[in-house]
Amino acid sequence: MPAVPQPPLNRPATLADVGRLAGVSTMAVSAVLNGARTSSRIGEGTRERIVAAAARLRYRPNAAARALANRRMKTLGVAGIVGGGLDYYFLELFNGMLEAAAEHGENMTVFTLRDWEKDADRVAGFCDGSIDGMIIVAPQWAATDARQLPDHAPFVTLHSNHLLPGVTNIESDEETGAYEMVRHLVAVGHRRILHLTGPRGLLGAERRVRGYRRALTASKIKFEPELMREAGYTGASGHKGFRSWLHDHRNQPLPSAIFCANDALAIACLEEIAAMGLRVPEDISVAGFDDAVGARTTVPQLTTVRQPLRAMGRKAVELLLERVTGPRNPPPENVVLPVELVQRASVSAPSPAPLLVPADA
Amino acid sequence: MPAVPQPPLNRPATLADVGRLAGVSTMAVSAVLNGARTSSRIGEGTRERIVAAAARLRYRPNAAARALANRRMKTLGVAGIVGGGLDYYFLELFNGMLEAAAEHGENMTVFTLRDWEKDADRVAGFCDGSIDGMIIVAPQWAATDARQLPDHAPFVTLHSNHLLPGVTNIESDEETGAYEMVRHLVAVGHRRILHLTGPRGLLGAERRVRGYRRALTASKIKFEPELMREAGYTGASGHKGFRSWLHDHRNQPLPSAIFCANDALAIACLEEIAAMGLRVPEDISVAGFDDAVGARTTVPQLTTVRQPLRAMGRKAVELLLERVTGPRNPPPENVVLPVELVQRASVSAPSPAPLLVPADA
DNA sequence: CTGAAAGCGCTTACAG
DNA sequence: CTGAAAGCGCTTACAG
Repeated sequence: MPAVPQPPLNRPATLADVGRLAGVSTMAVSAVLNGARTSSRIGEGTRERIVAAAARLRYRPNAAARALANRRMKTLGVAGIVGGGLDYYFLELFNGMLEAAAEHGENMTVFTLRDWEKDADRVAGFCDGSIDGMIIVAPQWAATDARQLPDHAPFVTLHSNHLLPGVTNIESDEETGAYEMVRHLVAVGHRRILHLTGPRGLLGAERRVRGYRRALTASKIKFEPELMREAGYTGASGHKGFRSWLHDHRNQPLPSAIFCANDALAIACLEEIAAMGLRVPEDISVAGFDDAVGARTTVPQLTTVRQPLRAMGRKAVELLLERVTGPRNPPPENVVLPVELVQRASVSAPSPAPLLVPADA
Repeated sequence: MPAVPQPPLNRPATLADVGRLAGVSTMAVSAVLNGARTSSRIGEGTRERIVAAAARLRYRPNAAARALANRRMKTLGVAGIVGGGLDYYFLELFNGMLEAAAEHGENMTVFTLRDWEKDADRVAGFCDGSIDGMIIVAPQWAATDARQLPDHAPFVTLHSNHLLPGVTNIESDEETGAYEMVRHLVAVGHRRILHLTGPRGLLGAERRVRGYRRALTASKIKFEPELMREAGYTGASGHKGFRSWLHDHRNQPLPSAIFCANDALAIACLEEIAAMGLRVPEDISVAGFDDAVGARTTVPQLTTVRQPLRAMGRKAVELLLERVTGPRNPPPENVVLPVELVQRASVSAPSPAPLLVPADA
C-alpha cells in the first residue's frame, strides 16, 4: 500500500480530492461514486482505488452542488397551517410522509404558515430549489388562496378545501365515515344525537354534516336543527360550542350521544361531561372523528372514525414523486381513501333514564 | 412603459434573466436583490428597474446555487429515533424548533432513524450540504453510538443520554422535577409511594429515580426496593409493569400513590386502577411526568411534571444557529431548563382506610 | 474506455 | 460606483 499522505482537510472532501488521492480524474470518481449510468466504463482496479480513496477521505457528495447540476434536491416540502403548532392530524400525515420519503431516499422539510390568506404567496417562494416538490395540506384554504401557487415546482394537495383543476388531491371518504358512525349510534339505541360540527363552509366539515343528516334520514329520525351546533376543529371551540349548547337548553333533555366532527372536539366533550359529574358512556356517549393519536389516550378511549392519515401522507409523497421524476404532466388523480369505524369505550347503549341539562348550565 | 417582450420562460427566472430585462449586469441584480452588503452601491433608478424586472419575472433566488456559493443552505436538520413514528414528545420539541427556525428564516428537515446502533453512521451522511447543522435528539443512544458524528457540520444534542465532550446539550432538570413531585405527594400525606420507572440505565430514567430517592430521604421515609418497579416509556410497559407488581404483592397493602416516570405510564395505571374498580384519586393517587398532550385528556386529569419541550426545541435551534453563523468554536454550553410541577386532579390526600391488593391480581 | 470542457445559478474578490 | 472573471462541487455532453 503506497504511503500517500492524507491531505489534512479542514473541509468536507470533494470529488477532486478523491481523484487526486486515487490518481484519476474527477469525472472518473463521479462515475464510480455517484453516477449509476456511466460507472460501468471504469476498470475494476481503478474503481477499487477510487472507492478506497473515498472511504479514506470520508467523501460525501455535496447536496447543493448536485442539486445545482441535476435540478434535483432529493427533498420534498410540506406546507400547512399551524395555529400554535403542528397538531395530531398533521403529525400522523407527516409520519406517513416521512416513511414513504425515507423509502425513496428523500428528505422532508416542513413549512408552516399562520394563515392562508396572508401567507399563500409564500408557498411559491418555498419552491426555490431547496425542494423538488411540495405537498400542500389545505383543509381550510379559501378559493382565493390558491392564486399564487408554485410555477415551476410540482405539487399535490391533501384534503384540499377547493379542488384545483389539473392538480392531484388526496382525500378520504369523510361523508361515508360520518354516515356510518351515526348509523352505529342509532344501531346501539341512540335517537337524540347532537352533532358538534367543524367550521361550517369547509368541505370536510360539510361532508360530515351531510353524512350525519343522511344517516338520520336512513334511520327515519327527523333532523332537528336544535341538535346541530357549530364548533370548529380546536379543543377550545369544542368546549365553547358544547357549553353554549347546554346553556341554551337548560332543563331540556340531554342528547344521549354526541357525534363530534373530530377527536379534539370529542375530548373537549369528555372533559365537560366529567366536569358536570356525568359518566361516559353510561350517561352519555361520545364519538369522535379522525382517530388522531389522542383518541387512544383518553379515559375512556374514544369511539371514532379512523381517517387513514398515515396512508394519505404516504400516498401524497408517492404521487408527488411521480410528478417530480416522471413525465412532464401526468394526468391528475383524485385519490379518495376509505375510512373506518373504530369502536372503543366511549359509546354504549343509551341510559334508560333520560337526563336533563342542569338548570345552571 | 416600454413594451419589453417578456421572455416566455419555461423555467424559473435567473439573475441573468432579470439583468437582461433590466439592462444591467447579473452582479448588479445580485447586489440589489440578494446582497445586503453591496446593495448600496447601486443607483436609485437602476435599483427600481431591477426590482421591477424581478417582480415581472417572478424571480426567486435559487437555493441550491446560493448554498453552493455561500456554503449556507438556510436549513437545519433534526434527527431522532422514531419507533413507528414521531410521538408527542418529538412533536412538542419540533414545534419549538419550527417556531425558532421560522423566526430566523431557516427551514427544518427531519431525519428519522430506526435504531441508533444501526443508523448512527447515517447521521453524518445527512450533513451533506443540504443542511447547515443538526440537532440530535438522543435520549436513548448508547455510548458507542456517538462514534460517527458529523465532521464538518455543527451539531447540538438534546436530552442526550451521553454527554459528549465539547458538544452543547440541551436538557431539563428532571431530577428536581421528580424530587418535587415526590415531595408534593408526601406533603399531601402519602408515605407508601410506588415508583414505576423508565428504562433503567437511561440517563433520564435514572435521574427520575434519583429524584424519587432523594425526596424520600429528605422526607425521612425509608426507601423500599419493593416500591420501585421498572417499566419503560410506553403505555404497554406501564400496563405490564403495574400488573406484575400487583401480582407480586397480592393481599399486601396497595401503595397510596404511584409516581410514574412519564405520562404514558400514568395513563396505563389509570386504566388498570379503573379496571380494578378503584377510584383515582380517592383510593389511590397517580402522578405522571412530561405533561405531554395526553395528560389533560384523561379523567381525572393528570398531576404531572411539565418538561418545557417547546422551549427546549427553541433553545436547540438558537444554540445551533450560533454555531452555524458565529465563530468557529464557541464554547459548548450545557443548558438545563427548569421543569414545573403541574397539579391537576389525579392526586389527593390518601384514603384513610388502607387498601389491599386483590388476591386475584 | 478515458479525460478536458462547459455549465447549473449564485457570490465574492478583483480590476477599471 | 460599476462590470468581467473566477469559483462553489457536481454532472453531462463532447472529443480523443
